[in-house]
Amino acid sequence: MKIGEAATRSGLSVKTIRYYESIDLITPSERADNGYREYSLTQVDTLHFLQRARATGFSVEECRQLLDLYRNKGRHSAHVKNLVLEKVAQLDQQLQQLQAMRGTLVDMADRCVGNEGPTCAIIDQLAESVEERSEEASP
Amino acid sequence: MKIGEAATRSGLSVKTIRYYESIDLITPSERADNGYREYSLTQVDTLHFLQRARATGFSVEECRQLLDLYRNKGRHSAHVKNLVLEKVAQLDQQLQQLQAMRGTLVDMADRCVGNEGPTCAIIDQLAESVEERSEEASP
DNA sequence: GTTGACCTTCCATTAGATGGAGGGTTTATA
DNA sequence: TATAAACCCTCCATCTAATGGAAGGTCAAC
Repeated sequence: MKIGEAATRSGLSVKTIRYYESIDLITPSERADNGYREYSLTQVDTLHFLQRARATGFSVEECRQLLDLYRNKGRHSAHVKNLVLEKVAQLDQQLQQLQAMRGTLVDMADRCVGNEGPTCAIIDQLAESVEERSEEASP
Repeated sequence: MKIGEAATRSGLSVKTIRYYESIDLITPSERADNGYREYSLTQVDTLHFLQRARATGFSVEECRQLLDLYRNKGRHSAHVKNLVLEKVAQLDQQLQQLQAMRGTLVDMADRCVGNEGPTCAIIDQLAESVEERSEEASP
């Protein structure tokens, strides 16, 4: 099948498939006489694998590793599990940060009257003079 | 003061300050005779404002808006509050996605024996319907 | 025989910086 | 006074993960 159908089937965009080829994430596909890329069902499976892995939060470089493991029958499942658990730890950190951020914003909004006047606790909070920090970190 | 001190005081890096200038996020600073940038305390306050806003999760474009409001004494606090509440909604979405992702990964890890064998529920789950293709890319 | 839907390559752009090359200036110290 | 370290400058490249568009080739239908 041609790249358009491969895209539809895998859930990736045409552009993305070509991009993955350009960064050697996937092996270059066969070409028809007219220069069009040709994809087998197996290759579409690989594309779909990538789509799922990316959607699950793996970076392209992590996908490269997963793909190696995926193709490597001598893999150790412990290795794969490790990758996943590392990713979970990463996510936990990211979640914590986002939650802290959310807390800050909600506090800000709570303290802002939100009317037509210019007085705004949010601006004040973001502005917070440098003066008060100058004792900690002065030259 | 020179850019290095402004960086230390604002919490931004020297590179970042120059970058913010290059994208017209901040007005170009005064220059000394030798071409060095010179910063006033007020400018450092603005830099610090930016540092906090970025750290709070606002994009550079959002910072540009906040900065306009920050400098605009005729602002309506409702406008500012709106920006913040939009940001909270965005974060909520992002949090949901990350939590879903985390759930998927934890499920995967739970189902993987994680030993020295190649059988791996994670790979299977990502692959879904894949077979063969192992010879092609491996050396 | 010409639309329109595909396909191709190549180049530019996005966000938000960071790193480094290749140079000039200032300051502390030997 | 010489020089080395620590600054500063500009300009260019790189990162991630694509996406957009230009300019052009191909194919099937009407």
